[in-house]
Amino acid sequence: MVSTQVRRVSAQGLRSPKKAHLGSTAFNAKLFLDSTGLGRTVGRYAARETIFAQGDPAKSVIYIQEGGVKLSVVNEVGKEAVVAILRPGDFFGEACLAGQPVCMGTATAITPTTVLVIEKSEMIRVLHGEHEFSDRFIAYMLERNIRVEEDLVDQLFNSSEKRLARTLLLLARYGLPGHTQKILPNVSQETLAEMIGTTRSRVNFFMNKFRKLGFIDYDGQIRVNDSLLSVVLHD
Amino acid sequence: MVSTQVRRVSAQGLRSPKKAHLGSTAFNAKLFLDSTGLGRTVGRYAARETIFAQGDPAKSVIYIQEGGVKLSVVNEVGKEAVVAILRPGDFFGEACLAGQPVCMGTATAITPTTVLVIEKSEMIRVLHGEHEFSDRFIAYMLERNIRVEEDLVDQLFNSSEKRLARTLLLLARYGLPGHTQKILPNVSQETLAEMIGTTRSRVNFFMNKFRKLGFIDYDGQIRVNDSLLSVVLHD
DNA sequence: CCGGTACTGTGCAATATTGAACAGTCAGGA
DNA sequence: TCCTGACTGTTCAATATTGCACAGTACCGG
Repeated sequence: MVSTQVRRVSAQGLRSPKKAHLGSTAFNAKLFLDSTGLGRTVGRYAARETIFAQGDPAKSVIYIQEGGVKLSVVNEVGKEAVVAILRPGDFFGEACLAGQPVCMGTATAITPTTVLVIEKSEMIRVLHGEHEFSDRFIAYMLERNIRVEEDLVDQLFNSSEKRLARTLLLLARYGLPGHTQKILPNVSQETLAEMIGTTRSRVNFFMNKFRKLGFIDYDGQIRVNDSLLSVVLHD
Repeated sequence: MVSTQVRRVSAQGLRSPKKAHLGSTAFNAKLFLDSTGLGRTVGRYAARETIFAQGDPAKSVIYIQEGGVKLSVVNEVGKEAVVAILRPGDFFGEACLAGQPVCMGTATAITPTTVLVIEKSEMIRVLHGEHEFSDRFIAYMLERNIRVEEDLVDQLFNSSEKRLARTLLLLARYGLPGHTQKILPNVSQETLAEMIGTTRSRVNFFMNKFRKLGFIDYDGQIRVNDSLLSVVLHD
């Protein structure tokens, strides 16, 4: 009995997608948001372009239509921590809804990205007016929360080696199925280090180790083999 | 300009309470929840008693009326990580709303605790039927999310010494104002270690260091001096 | 072709952290 | 009163991690 619990936990964050009970998160929020109207604008960003910066006034929720976005926070000594990598269908900047006056982090496009910028007041209006949208948004927030809690637990428990393995697998999930899966090429070892809270040299060390063991392969693009799971699962 | 951003960030999680724009989280959810009806029951737990355990089927959202609750996750090797310490007015178990079939963690009362257990279906019904409740719940989830993200960033950036200082200050916020504030007495060094992801001996080491420096004082009850902030803020 | 801008690949000494052990305290229950 | 359980105080050697530094590569724009 204990062992089944254990198995469940050690695979945390690696479960297959499950259906949400307040509605699937894969719905198209665009339907509710992009009919022409006040308080909604489209933004386009090139790779590496900043969507908003830490300290900017927080006044809009942003919905990703296409591309990818990195959410990060910068330290007093310039060290960067990556809080999340987001993709189409994800929201960010939603903290302003809770009254957060300024952005606590920086959002950067990692590939060419199209977003919908929804002003706070408009977002609240839609949340109030559209039941279905409100449900989906709650479901989305709940899942984000679960994901961040898993990341936190991962940090509390695991060595940087395991954290790297888990992060790679998580990123690989976005790739197409197959035995060796593609992972977005725009993740540098530096960024990986910032995601798992260690140094680039450590990431480099483990990446080479994983490669030697045949768990991953890379040459600009990183390919993750399912066997990498053994690193996460092992004692 | 950079320096003001920096200051803001280094004090993350230590800001004063701010008013939420979807409504204050300090509202009394009880008003919406405890009128007699199906799907709602009251639960009472003694200190250290388990409210639900990791692996249990997840089918209710729980609202704390009185007391305090520790949310934790256990490792494959029995190591424990504390995800959150919750208090009256907080919800937990809400992940079931997103379709999570089993509890990913264990909820334990840390003091005698009274909770309202709301079945998932009932919770969804209230969320749908009561606009105000739905708003407040969204606001609550947004703030929980902000808090967990801050904890994650803290882990990514800071040494265990700083994390301990921050955690103590955060817990101290629950005490009454004054120059030396009380912190809930039921937090052992062991629990602190599980919250910041280190070992008890490390916590013990820093606690003694902080005491020698006059930042804290303890003898069963921990008293935190505002000067402890210098540990968190210092480069 | 050149310089600049990312990156990766290494190595290494200085530190920080772990894990485990053992003694001591304190409170409550039998 | 004695026991037990839940804590704190303190070591210490084995490891893991950090923070550099420097070389090498690949791509881009002028």
